[in-house]
Amino acid sequence: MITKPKGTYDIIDKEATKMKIINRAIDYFCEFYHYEYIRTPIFESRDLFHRTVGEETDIVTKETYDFKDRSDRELTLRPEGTAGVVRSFIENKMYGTNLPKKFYYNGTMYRYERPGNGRNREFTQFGVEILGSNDPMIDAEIISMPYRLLEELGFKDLNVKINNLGSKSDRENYKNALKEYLAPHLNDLCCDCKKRFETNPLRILDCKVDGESEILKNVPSILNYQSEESEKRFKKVLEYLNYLDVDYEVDDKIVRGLDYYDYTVFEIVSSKEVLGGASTIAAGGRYNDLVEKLGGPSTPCMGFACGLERLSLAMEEIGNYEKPALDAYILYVNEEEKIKAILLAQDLRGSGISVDYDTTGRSLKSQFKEADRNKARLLILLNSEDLQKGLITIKDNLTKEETKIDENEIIDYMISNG
RNA sequence: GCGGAAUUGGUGAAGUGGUUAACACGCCGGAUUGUGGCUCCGGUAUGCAUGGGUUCGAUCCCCAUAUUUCGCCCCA
Repeated sequence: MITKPKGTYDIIDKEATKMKIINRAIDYFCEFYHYEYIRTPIFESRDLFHRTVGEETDIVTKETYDFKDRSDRELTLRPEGTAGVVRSFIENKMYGTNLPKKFYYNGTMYRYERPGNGRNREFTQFGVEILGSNDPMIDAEIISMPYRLLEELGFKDLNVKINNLGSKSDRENYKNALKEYLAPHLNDLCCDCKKRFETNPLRILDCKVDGESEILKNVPSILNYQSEESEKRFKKVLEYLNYLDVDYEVDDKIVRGLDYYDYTVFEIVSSKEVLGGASTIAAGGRYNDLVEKLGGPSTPCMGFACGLERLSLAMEEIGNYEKPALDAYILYVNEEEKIKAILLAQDLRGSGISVDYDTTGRSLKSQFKEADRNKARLLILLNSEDLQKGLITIKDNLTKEETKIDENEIIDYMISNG
């Protein structure tokens, strides 16, 4: 038997229903927030991700799906959504249009990592990118939007953690201060942190091993190394979040894994038990230097991404997601009735009425059962004798009342009783 | 990438080194010869993840592989 590749999964049954609900909520929300839908390629040139996500990051060094096509082009399956949107922004010269551009995407991402609960190699992210505005209001909106969307989907235990990474030079100042502080304690840190000390000292902040140690508890805060301008900006973001009634918590240990972030970064976490170690449902931040780094004009941007599988997983505890009910189920026994059934079904479906019928030769009794399983509101009973007279029996599956009506009036009847 | 655990029909699962692999749900059929959802009766895994090995004999023991899962790492 051929099985699915490791880390992939099929979206079926209840899962499919939930995904449909989630996707509809996303489209609905984004429409009202006035975000444009954008779809970029699932694979891009390898360089794009290496330059955007960061040459030193784990995502790029050990998690990308890299391959060569038949013409030896170096390609990579996208591990995240921002790079493609930024590339498209520059390539299509959208910086020449009315800014800001507000985009949302929703698609599969690929990371070669150890699969587990809420972690897959092929997974789905929905995200928003706003390109061309440095207004702190954008930061607040990028945080409040997923927050409200998640609330709408039933989450009541959300926690927003927010931090300010500041400008490049702010971060350089902080990095130096951090290294200065950590240097005498270097031997007390875990192996990974010793490596990070040189490669990416900021990441030491959210290390799980050393996180609880005294050394890290007294570490200097990045918030104390911000320029006046950066600090002012961050205060403004928080102020707007207050107005928007978003429940947040400033956490100076939040550092994101992608290199392109600066200024505001945030994570939205849920404490749902089913999530286990995958409690971060949405996360994002500002990336004011990325467009320029990729060859476009300097353009301040902000975005977030939200993992749909994790969202779906957490929704398990929130509500009951059943297949939508069927408007009508047609029951028939012989060939003459069957032909009538398929014609009738076609007409009703064309009139916006959801209809189904048996195609496995089930007994009449089983057809009744099948109708119940599908939660059909109306049963259409085809009977050769009645058909000769142009009549069709309709039975209300709730009241059990039966009505015989003229077959020409059935669509009107269904519409007025549906 | 490292360490632990798991893997029995459509589903939830019992079980044992030795003839026909419990039970429940579901599904199909019948009682009810074209009006059901209750009840009763019957059917429903030639197979216990895959490949090797040990054995007279393995679903059960051993090894490998795959997948899932938990923790680490990382992240959505």
